[in-house]
This record gives sequence, structure tokens and C-alpha cells, in this order.
Amino acid sequence: MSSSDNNTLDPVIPLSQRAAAARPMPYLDGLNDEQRKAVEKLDGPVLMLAGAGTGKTRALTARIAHLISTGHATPRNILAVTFTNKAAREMRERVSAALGDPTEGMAWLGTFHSICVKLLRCHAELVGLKSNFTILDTDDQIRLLKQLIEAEGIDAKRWPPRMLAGIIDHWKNRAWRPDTLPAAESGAFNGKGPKLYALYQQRLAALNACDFGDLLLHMVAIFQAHDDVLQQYQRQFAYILVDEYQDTNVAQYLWLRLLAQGHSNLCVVGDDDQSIYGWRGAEVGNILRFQDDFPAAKVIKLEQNYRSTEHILAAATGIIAGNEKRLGKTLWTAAKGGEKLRLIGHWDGEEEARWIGEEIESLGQGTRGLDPVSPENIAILVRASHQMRAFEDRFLTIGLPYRVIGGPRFYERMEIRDAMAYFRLVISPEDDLAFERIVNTPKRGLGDKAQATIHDIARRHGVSLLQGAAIAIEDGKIKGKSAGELARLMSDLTRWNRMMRGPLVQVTSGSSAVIDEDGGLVIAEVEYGRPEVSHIELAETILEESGYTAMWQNDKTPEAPGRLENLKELVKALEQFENLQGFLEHVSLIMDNEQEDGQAKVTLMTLHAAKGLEYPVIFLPGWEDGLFPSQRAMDEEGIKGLEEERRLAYVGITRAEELCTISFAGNRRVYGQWQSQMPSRFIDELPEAHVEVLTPSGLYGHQGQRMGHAASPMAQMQITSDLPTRAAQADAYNSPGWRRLQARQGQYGLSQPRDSKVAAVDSSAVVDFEIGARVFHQKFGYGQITAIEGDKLDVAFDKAGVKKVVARFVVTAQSAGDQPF
DNA sequence: ACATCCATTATTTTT
DNA sequence: TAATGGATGT
Repeated sequence: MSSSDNNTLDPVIPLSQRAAAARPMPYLDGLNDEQRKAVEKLDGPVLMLAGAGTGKTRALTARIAHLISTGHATPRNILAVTFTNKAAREMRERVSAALGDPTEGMAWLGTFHSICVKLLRCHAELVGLKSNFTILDTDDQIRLLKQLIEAEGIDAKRWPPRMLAGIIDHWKNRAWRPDTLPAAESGAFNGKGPKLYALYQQRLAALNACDFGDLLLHMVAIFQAHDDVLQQYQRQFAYILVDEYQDTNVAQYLWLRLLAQGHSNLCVVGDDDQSIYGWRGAEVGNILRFQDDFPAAKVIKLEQNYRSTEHILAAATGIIAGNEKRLGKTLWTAAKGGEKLRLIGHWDGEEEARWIGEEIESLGQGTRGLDPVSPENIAILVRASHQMRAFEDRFLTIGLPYRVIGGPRFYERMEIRDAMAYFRLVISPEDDLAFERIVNTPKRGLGDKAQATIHDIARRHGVSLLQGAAIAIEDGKIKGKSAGELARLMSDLTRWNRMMRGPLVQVTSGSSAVIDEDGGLVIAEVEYGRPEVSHIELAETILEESGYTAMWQNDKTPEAPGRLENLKELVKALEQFENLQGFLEHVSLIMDNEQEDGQAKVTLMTLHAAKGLEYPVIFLPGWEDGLFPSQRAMDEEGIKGLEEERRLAYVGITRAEELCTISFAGNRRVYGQWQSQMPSRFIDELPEAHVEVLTPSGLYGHQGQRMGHAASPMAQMQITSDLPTRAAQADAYNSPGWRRLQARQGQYGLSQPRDSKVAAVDSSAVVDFEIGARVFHQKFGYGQITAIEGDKLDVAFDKAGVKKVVARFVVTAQSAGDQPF
């Protein structure tokens, strides 16, 4: 927008805006037309459909900058919601950069949860909480549920607390409270679900606590029941922006709708094709229905992709086209050329890992005319985390540095949670869950019996467990060594609490009477200002004096040093906070602990964890039916599940900038059992014109020989015939792609299983098998054919049991020499 | 109260 | 296979 335009601006545009338009808006530079529309359409509902790699974060941050710099809103009038802290942080940084000014304000940029905590602390009393309520994490939640289940006399083994937690979570995602639970849910958890849900909520209220789901649910309840509060925030949040809208659940949807009601200045950004969290309550319907909810909505599609080559985009587009319910977008790129997506099959999972390891090494050298690729530009994306093991094993043996993203979060680790329980108990002595966690950690001789006693007494007196413990000792219910240890713990807690609150200074004149924490009357004056020690020193003291550090120092298990390391990390993390309270306040919501040591590493993660990320080189292993798409997703959710899996495939492929390699294995160990695998049905959905098939170094040549670099140019070929588009068809081995792969292997004279004494089975050999014939399989050993279906055989193996195997993985026993190796 | 053994059961995960 | 958790034994 050049300044000369100002004079010709439509007079309808307010002066403020015209004046503002005269100011430089660098954040608008370089936006494409669609992005720009999304940025400039500030009022009214906007649905920004942003495909992968289309610069949505850029558009979103520019929009915020535009809102502010045109004077439409001040930072505190903008509500910007994300799903993860990482996304929030990133957005905050980019808004600051766009405005060329460290954003003061933007107080309401954060995750759904962090924003709700903030709001709920102000209005907690409206849902029967105190504003200092604690937030339970999954672990606390499960322990609490377990108690409730057992109290109901239900067998916790048949009806595991985890399951109930899942059910309650699901209900909360749907914004169902115990009193509004649909009748259809009454049978949940053996019919006890609804009752336990109600009990659980009661228990939470009594503990002055809530879980993650409650944060939203309580706010929705408050907004629904207290119009004045709702109106206050409707006025305050004049403009609302939501990132990853396709991931919102019902509760989040309701929350947003309540807030946006009225002004409707709601801009949601998302991609229905990247909705991969249905299993945890996300409703794709929210984004699909947006135009119905807000008929005036302006829909803007961002389709120009700035990330990937045209082949990669075409492959992704081909895959996602298999889904029915879509808003419909087609990614395109201005950049031409690049590598086709590569496809390769392997004998088994280990070979797949070996091949990828070698491929990464050779990419590092620069191969196939590509520039050398450093490991940090490479990621391996798996469907399920157990698939990572093969890669870790392999990378460890070849010394390839890697990092794993995901896995248990820092603050979920046992030692971190223990330490935090100590802190919690120091701060709030009535935190029963924290007390339970650490009474006997380290061991203080307080076993089940002693703990039950304390529980009992506390309940009878209607006091906290800590106070109950004191009574138990006084009454002599706990005696001897245990009593001594317990008393020591209690006095320690009191002492640490004093250290935290600062010294009590005796005053000679003008003294005042104060009731102290233990209920005693003291003549004292609290000196505000400096506590005796910093919260960091206090934390160290607590861990030291409680014997917690010593416990791990004496532990001889291999993970003990790591745990001590983590404790040090924890203490270090405290530096970012003013005090322990501040730390605990935020730790349950914030704290993704990703420290880098600067070494270039290959990244290993799940497809889910990869959403939003991009890498020049991506490997997508394990594309086998049952693994990916996951059997369970298909069994439990049917077509819906399959479509979500397909979106996952789409997400995976679109992470790649330059090179994307999909692979699968013919055999894989599943739960310790070797299983014959069929290539993923998604493989045949790839548009062949954009795929290059790499002949495996040998579906049979799995052992011994290192064939140099497996992707030798000689072995490359391209598919030229048509792949029919087909929906899920059971037998992938009949697919043209697979048949061609087979044919090619024959042609290139692949090596045989080392232990087999015969030539490769050509495809005509399939018909030679008969029921009852004795056969040999490289992995399963010898066995007898019990059934033949097309090219799949049911074989009763001598050792491995009955398996369905593909005929080409089997040779006749005679030709193999029917002797065990 | 603690150690050891056996049975069970296996996605995806943020807050 | 391998990790976990609960029951059993010392």
C-alpha cells in the first residue's frame, strides 16, 4: 500500500485507519494475494483454510500486527489461541518481529488451557473453587480415580482407572458434565461411569483442584451461567484468532462461540486435511461446519505452498484425494523440478533401518547429484513410537547421532513429579495428593498399613493427610521408627515452609499477635521482602534434606544418574521463575524442555509429533497395512479412522521439502512374533508419475552382504504403467505397483536368502504350491501349507505357528533342503 | 515392608 | 519381545 493511495481511499474507511495506513506496514511485504486478504479482512468471521506449508503462521501474525497497527485493537483486546505452548511462543515472537517492537501486552496470546487458567483464577468461586486451585495432571488424576474405583468396590483390574480417565476425558471434551451426561453414556464403565464421574468431580472440588479438561469446562459453565462475566470478556476480546482450528473439541468450540457471539470477529485458521487428533476429542466437524455457524464467514484458502517440491505436493495431493469429507484445497507451488518421491520395500524392519541409516550416511556425502545433507535436516517419521527402536538400535551401532522427539515429557518423569510433590507440600500442606506421593519416598517405613491409618484418621477428623499424620503420632497409632521418620518429615516440611515465607522476626515494640500455620499464637511480625534463601536454594535444600537426592545416589540402576541429571535440570528451570509458587503454577501447563547440545542429529519422531514441522529430507518407514494405516484405528473407527490415517500420511509427506522416501518391510516383528506384512494400501494411492521406485537391495538379500549404497542408480527405475485408483482393497500384492516391483527384482537378479539353497521363486511358482506341501520361510522356518488364497498361503510353521504369508516369501522345503540350517 | 515372580498387554498425545 | 503392574512370598 503506497502512501499515494491514501488520498484516494474510500471515505468509508475511518480516519484512524487511513492515518494508520500511512505508517509503514512491513509485515505486509511479500504476502501473496490470499494471505493478504486473510490479513486485511479484519472484521467479521473469517475461515482461513491453510494447507501445509502455505505460510499460515505468517498470515496469522501479520493479521495480529495489522489489527494493532491499524488501531483496530490494542494488544489486550486480542485473544489469540493456540494448542501448544510452542506455537504460542512462536507466534508471540513473530508478532513482536512484525511490529518491530517487543510486544508489550498480548496478554491473551496462549493455549486454550493457559488462557482458561488465567480466567478461571479470577472467577474460581463461581464454580466452587478457590483461586489458588491446583491443576492435576494425568498421573494425579489416575491415582485419584483408582481410589474412587476401589472405594466403590469395583475390581480395578477388570476396570482400570486409565480407562475411566479416558472416558471422563472424552466426556469433558464433549462438554458433558455429570448432570448433563446423555443417557446413552450411562452404560459406560460397567454402568458405574456416570456415578464415578460425579464422585470424581466432588473429590476435585474438595481438593480445590481441577484437571485439564475442567479448565475449559468450568469456563464454559461460567460463561453460560453468568452473563455479566461473559459480556465482560466479549467486550474485552474484540478480536479472536484461533490456530489449528481443526483440532478443537466441543468444549473449546463452545467456549469460542460464547466469546465470539456478538461481534463475530473470529478468525479461525486450520486445515481439515491435517486433522489427526480425532482420537483425543478433536472434531473435524468444527471446521467443516464453520460456514454454517457463521454464514457471513469469509473463506480464504491458502494453497500456494512454499515448502515442498512439486512431486512431493503431487504425491500428498494424490493421497488425500482418497478422503471423502473435505473442504477441498489443492496445493501448488511455483517452484518446478526436484526429486520424485521415492518408494522402497525391504525384507524386514531391521533391513529397513539399516538401509535408511546407510542412505542418511550417503546423503551426508552428497549423492545422486544432491548437495550433502546434514543430519539435522533429516527426520524419520513413524506411525507408532515402538517403531523407533529399530532405528535407535541401528543408529547406535553405526554411530549416527539422533534425537527423539516426544516420549515421556520432562515433567512427567517420576523424579520430577516426586520433587514437585515435595514443593507442593511445602507450599500447601493440605495437598493430599502430594503427601501421598512422597510420604514413603524415599522409604520411611510407612507402608500400606501406616498410610491407611493416616487416611482413616484424617477422614475422621476432616483434616488434611498431613494433619492426620500428626494426630496419628499423638494418638500413638503410628509408633516406633515409622513415627520418628514421619515426625521428622513433618518438621522438615514446616521448616522449609518457614524458609520460604521468610524469617519471622521478633519485634520488641508494637508487636502483633499472629496465628501461625500450625494454629499456634505467636507474637511476631512477618518481615516481607527477602526470604531467608532463594527459591532455588530452597529447592536444593528440600531435595537434599528430604533424602530424595540421596535415594537416587544410592540407586544402582542404570537410569539413576539420568534421574539425578533431571533433578539438576529441574532446579535450573527454577531460575526462570520468581518463586516456587510461580514455578508450580506454570509447570503443569508450560514446560517443554528441549535442550540442545548443538550436535547435528537426525530426528526421530511420530507422525503426530511432526505436524507443523518441516525438514529437507523425510523418511516414512513402516508403510504396511495394519501398522499404517493402523489396524486399530480401522477396527475402532472404520472409515473415519482410515481417513484420519490417510490425513496422517498427508501430514507425513508434506513435512518434506526436498526429498521424501516411503518404505515398507515384508516381515516385521510384532509383539515379539514375526509377521508377514503387506504394503500399505496408501502406497497404491500415490500418483505414480511422481514416484520413483527404488529396487530394494534385496527383499531376499537381507543378510551379510553390504551392497554398498543400496540406492544404486542401476537399481532405479520408474513406473510407467497406470496405477488404477482404488479404494481400500485387501490384497495389495495384486496391485500393479507391487507386481512390478516383484518383476523388477527378478530382472535385476536379487540375491537369495543366505540360508536358502534355491533360486528365487518366480511368480509362476505360486501356482506350484499345494495344500499340504512343506515349505521354508526365511523368518519362520519350515512348515506346512494349510490353505491357499490367491498368492497368500496359510502355513502351519513348525516353530512359529500358523501364519498367513505371501507366497513369494516361501520356497518349497525340498529345494531348501528340509533341514534346519 | 520389601523383593521377586508371573501374567497381561501392547497407537497416536497436548494441556 | 518387553514393560508394567499386581499378587505372592520372605
